[in-house]
Amino acid sequence: MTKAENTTRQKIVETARALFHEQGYHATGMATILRLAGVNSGSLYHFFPSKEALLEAVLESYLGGLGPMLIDPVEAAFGDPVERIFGLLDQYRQALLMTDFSYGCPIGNLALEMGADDGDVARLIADNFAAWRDAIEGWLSAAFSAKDVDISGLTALTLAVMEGALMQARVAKKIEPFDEAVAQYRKMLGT
Amino acid sequence: MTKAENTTRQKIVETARALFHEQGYHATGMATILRLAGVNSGSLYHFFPSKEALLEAVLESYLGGLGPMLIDPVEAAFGDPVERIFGLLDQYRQALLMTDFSYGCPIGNLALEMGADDGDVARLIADNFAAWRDAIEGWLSAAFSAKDVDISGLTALTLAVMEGALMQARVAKKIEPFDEAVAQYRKMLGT
DNA sequence: TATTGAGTTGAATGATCAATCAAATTATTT
DNA sequence: AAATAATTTGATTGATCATTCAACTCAATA
Repeated sequence: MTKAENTTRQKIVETARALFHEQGYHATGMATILRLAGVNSGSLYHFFPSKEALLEAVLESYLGGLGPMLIDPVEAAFGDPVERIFGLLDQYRQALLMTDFSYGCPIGNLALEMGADDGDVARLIADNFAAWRDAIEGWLSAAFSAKDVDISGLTALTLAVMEGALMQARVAKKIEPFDEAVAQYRKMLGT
Repeated sequence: MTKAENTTRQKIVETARALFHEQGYHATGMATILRLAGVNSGSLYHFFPSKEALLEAVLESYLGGLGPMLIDPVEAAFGDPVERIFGLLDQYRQALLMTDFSYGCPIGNLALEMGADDGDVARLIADNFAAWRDAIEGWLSAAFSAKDVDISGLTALTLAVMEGALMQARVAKKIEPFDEAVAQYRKMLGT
């Protein structure tokens, strides 16, 4: 499935993904998506019945891109599972610095903005989180399965550090909270 | 300052606070605020020049309420500084369970939804986070200042666990990720 | 080449958005 | 009681919202 996608559809999803990430879902108007994608409204609604359906496509593209875009590169760069976790954290760190602290986790942003939601969107956000969980849990298992460690709990804590550290740095517009939280997390893993 | 506030103004701020929390800022229309507050638009705009100004008032009310509504009760209930932290976490836990996992941190929600923002709103969100930081840092200092601990880093990690654990439980619609993350955090504090 | 259907055009729709304002009312001060 | 100020009324505004649709183009197939 999802082989050699239509180019107009792709353009729409990628434009929407960028705008939803930068501005949020509600703050992004269809007119802006259409203008930046260089597409007419009829074309968009030929592929997507609604704005919400477009958001669902964006969330599916995040889900599909998680492996090839994030997990795989990190696994290629680092052999040690623990280093892989910090490699992922460093990706966030770089994104924060490069965007002057405007970068946020796309899934985390949508999760909190769409918190009220209860339909396909909520399910897709949960699916995305679950995929992240699985990747991190796999690494932690590889590193600590022999020892007496609660892998599931450590995974939850790891995700919490990622999202929470990112949020703090973004709000404070400085990298220190992120670095400090990660340093503490690293120390904890060491013991 | 802020002595014996006008009742109409209060009603508006409290209604807006509830709606912004439940639905988010952009998803909440002024018409809904007006209807639920039982107030006419002219009255609202007599007190607040814009929707954004109303959000600023809401954020100021969060800032003012942090001590009396959250910190003080927890400090009254628990003497031990570490227990106070877990008392605060338990407040979140109860809120999650009572709302069927729809409860989110009001400040965290707004922080991620308004991430693009760069004006007074962003400053007020940062002020709120700073106030939370100060409270937690005070407790951690009382507990660990003697020992060789990075209090600032531990504070950042604590906040990250709060926000990150809440986010995960909300998305997964189950308490386990929250409990697991907190359990790991507790174990870490013990060592 | 005729037919079919996927894709595109872009103006138009009604709903909802935040915000306005002159007039009326109520509260405060003189 | 008169004058002034603060607050409230609520219809109305223009902008923007997501969405629709009939007409059109173009590529694939028969």
